[in-house]
Amino acid sequence: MRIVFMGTPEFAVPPLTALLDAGHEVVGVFTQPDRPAGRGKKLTASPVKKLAVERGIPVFQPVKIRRDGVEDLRALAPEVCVTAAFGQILSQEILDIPTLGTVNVHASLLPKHRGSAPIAWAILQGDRTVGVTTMLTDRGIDTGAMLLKAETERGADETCGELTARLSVLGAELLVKTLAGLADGSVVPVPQDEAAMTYDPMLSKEMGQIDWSEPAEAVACRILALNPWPCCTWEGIRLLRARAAAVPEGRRGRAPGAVLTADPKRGLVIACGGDTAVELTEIQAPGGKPMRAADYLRGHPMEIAE
RNA sequence: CGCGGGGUGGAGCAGUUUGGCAGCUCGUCGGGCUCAUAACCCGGAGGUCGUAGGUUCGAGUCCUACCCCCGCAA
Repeated sequence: MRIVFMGTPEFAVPPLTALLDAGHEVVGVFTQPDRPAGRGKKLTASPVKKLAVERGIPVFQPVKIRRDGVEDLRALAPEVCVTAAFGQILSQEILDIPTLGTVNVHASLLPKHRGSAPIAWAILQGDRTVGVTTMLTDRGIDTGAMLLKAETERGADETCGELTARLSVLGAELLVKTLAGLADGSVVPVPQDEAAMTYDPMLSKEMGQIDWSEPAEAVACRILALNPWPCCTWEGIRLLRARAAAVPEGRRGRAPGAVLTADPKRGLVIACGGDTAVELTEIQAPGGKPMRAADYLRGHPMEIAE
């Protein structure tokens, strides 16, 4: 099919790659403008742009596609537009251009977790089964009719970043199946059940504030969900990975937030609500690389609560 | 030239202010103790202190340049 792809971050790279590998004719790529990023604040191209340039596909980077990208898109005359974490809202005028419609790859099992951070929210809320959905884009945010879904079990201590990478690949496979199904009529749009829908807001730094009086399971999910961004912090340390753990022998009844054990052998275990405990397994000290908590403790002895 | 933190045996760190024997917590190897252990005791191996140059009787430490890693900005 003659396709125009719209996407920006790493999540969108496998889907675009899959389209190309499947032999589709990707005639243009829309992605967010280069932005100052990283150390030195150098102007940096999005992962999708890098891939497009590498494959020799024309790249378009309108600041606002519905204002200054319409004519470029119309000129490309796509049969289908495919979006994956593009980061811009499409207007009806844009949606009317591709003759067969616009297909979006959304990283949740719709109608749950509409919004821009579905994976983080799924982890945050402790969903055990997660997945991706392909859908026809309409005027609302992630409200269009669903096409296909793929599910997977969330790893017990899988971070949002890791899960995103997995779902991205899953979504890429699903996208190719979806387009094939649309072409031969085997895939039909199914409206979302509005009564079951949830819409999740963007992530914010404030969400990194841990409430230790929550159950260990919830604390661990928060830490996993917010990695790699914005991350939970504690005593100035970024918390990268954690899991609910047994309260160490003889250490019951401590106040939430109390350090129960802190040595390389037994790990860094913190008291949570309801006399549960969470083990912080991977952390990152200021200025340092991510490391296992046990390694950190070798060089940074920590007082434990009495 | 956007701002800041860092690079020291295999891991994580101290030591740099004020130049003077390479240190700590572990790991590892060998031996011992114990019914047993994430326990304890004894002994050993292992380091171009990011790179290059400079100052000095002497540089991990002071000076100059460069390389690499990390955070801030979403």
